[in-house]
Amino acid sequence: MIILNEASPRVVLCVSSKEQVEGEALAQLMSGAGLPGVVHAAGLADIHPGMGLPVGAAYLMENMVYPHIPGTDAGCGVGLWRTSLKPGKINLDRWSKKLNGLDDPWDGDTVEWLAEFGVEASEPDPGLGTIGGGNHFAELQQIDQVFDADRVKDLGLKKRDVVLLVHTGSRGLGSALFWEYANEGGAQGLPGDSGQAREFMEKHARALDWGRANRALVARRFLSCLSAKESLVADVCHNSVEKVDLSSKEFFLHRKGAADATQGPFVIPGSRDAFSYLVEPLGDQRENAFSLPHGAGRKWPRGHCKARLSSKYGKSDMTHTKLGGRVICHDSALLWDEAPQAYKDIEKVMQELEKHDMARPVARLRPLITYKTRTKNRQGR
DNA sequence: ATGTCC
Repeated sequence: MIILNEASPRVVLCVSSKEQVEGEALAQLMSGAGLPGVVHAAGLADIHPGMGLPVGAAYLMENMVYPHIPGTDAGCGVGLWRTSLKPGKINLDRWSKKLNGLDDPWDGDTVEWLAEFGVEASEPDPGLGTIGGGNHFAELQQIDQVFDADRVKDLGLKKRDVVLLVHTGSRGLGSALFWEYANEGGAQGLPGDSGQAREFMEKHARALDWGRANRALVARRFLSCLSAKESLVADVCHNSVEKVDLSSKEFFLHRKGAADATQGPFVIPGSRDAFSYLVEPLGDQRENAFSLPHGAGRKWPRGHCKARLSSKYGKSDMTHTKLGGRVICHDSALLWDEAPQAYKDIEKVMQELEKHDMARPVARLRPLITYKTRTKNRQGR
């Protein structure tokens, strides 16, 4: 743990040495910490440069709400489901062929689905139940190693279970919310006691619920393709603004690529050619602003990846991983952009968490099939 | 990140 600023605001970096973090990410963290209202800023072990502000950071604010900190995908998060797929019947090629229609609008009743998650809607929503782009995915995994058998059992899991990890968010809804506030105070921030802030927080809460509903529907649709059933194990958001009470005072906790550490066990995904970890938060989580890393962290910016990799690797190297997994991504630009090589080492993130007693591993998850999209290339790349 | 830009 590195203290970058002792107080007013307190700024901490949850790593062992500053050299692990890009200068740009550090500068962005300090810039975020300089925003009016910040009392505490924390850079997490997966911190990396983002658009203006770093990804992998949390800010505790007094009487200020900043819509642009969670960004264009408020409600984004990672959910884990146990599946009814039998460990002894794993067949990656057969299962991969069956994963169809996931990029199309769902043919069920989205209004009814949203209502189950507390979201009122009047019209069918073609985006609900779709994964989206960027770093979003649905990944079939298998429990590969158990560190705490009792905890695994408590969570309803068995040691060789096939599980499904879903990383997506609020799609067009969160994007629209971001742009609604982008031009009117989004970056300058809204006074916490203003009507604007209250209105934003209400719409934001809807985006969080929508994101949760979306991950659940992606899980349902994915497993329907495989004639399997699911049950929720954990679902934790990493882009959000949360109203919190601390020593009988109210604050707004902003998270950008920072998992909520107060919701119990959750999964920190590695890259698609690395393990993911089911972890349990430890201690009071105060120094790290009640937040934990949401992944391994990007190493290379999007758009730089193809040039760095395509001379060394072919497309089949990108779709068949060293860990033996399959990757379904018919969008060529996305296939390169989200290459495992573009990400840092999840093992280092785990080492930092254990070293600082922030979280402990409960189980290690091995990727089997990473589903991104069956839609062909985006334009302009 | 984005029913994104034709």
